[in-house]
Amino acid sequence: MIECETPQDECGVRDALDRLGDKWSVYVVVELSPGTKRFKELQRAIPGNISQRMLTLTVRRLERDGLVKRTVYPTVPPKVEYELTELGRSLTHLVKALADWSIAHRPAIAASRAAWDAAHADGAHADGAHADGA
Amino acid sequence: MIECETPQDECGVRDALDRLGDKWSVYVVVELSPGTKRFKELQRAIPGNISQRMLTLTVRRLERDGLVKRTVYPTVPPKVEYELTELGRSLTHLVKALADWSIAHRPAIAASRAAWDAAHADGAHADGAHADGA
DNA sequence: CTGTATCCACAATGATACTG
DNA sequence: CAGTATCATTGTGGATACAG
Repeated sequence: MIECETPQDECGVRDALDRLGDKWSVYVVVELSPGTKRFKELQRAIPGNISQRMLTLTVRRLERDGLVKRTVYPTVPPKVEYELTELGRSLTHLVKALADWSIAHRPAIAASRAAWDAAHADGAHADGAHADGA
Repeated sequence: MIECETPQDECGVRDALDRLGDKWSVYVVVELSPGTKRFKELQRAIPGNISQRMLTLTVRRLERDGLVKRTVYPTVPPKVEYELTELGRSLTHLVKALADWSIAHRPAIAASRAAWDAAHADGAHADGAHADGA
């Protein structure tokens, strides 16, 4: 059961979601969980072709929040390494739980979607009515 | 440590995030976790003044995914009740874990942000985070 | 009361070019 | 290689009017 002592303050759930709800933050955490990676490595590792701009923004935000540590080697050419902090690693646990849930229930969700789409096919005015790809 | 067997397929984390990453889905799950609620009740219960449009869209998506059950009473005036399904309740645990993490580490994150902002306010960066320049 | 359809504002993302 | 700046595009959310 979820308790909200301060509904006006959005009870803390929003906090975590805002931090992970963007398109790439989770992937950065995931790809950094095995260990340190350089900027370019991170970019290549993340699925979906993240742009330099978005990787920079995402990684900066995570650094600001203390989830990621950024180490600059003032060499030529430049070399920057990223790694999870303690805080970041504590999140990894949670992200994994989320992934596990998603994987475990994906079939059920796919079935539900298919059923919903079938039941609403006659009206045909709902939003994204597409079959899943799982 | 998070394993991704199919990096190209976005390894399942994206799935869960896409489902909860929008602005309101989590709140619907939270407010429904104590029990059944009507449309208007849900709208009033959710912090942040969700519009009819967004509540409808959010609730429809959750229904399609099988997280929420929608019951229509063909009366006048209409009455529609929403409740979590088994699947939805299984998510509740996860959402709570997320909230707990957020609450537990909020001070640390706030401190990190303050430090980051201070270090980047004037353009100067007295970061001790660097290695040798070899 | 519940829900749909339109129009509009803004934030997030992506593509590209340029700099150190 | 790493990062910034700019511009175009998209998606998401909000306000409102209308319908069952």
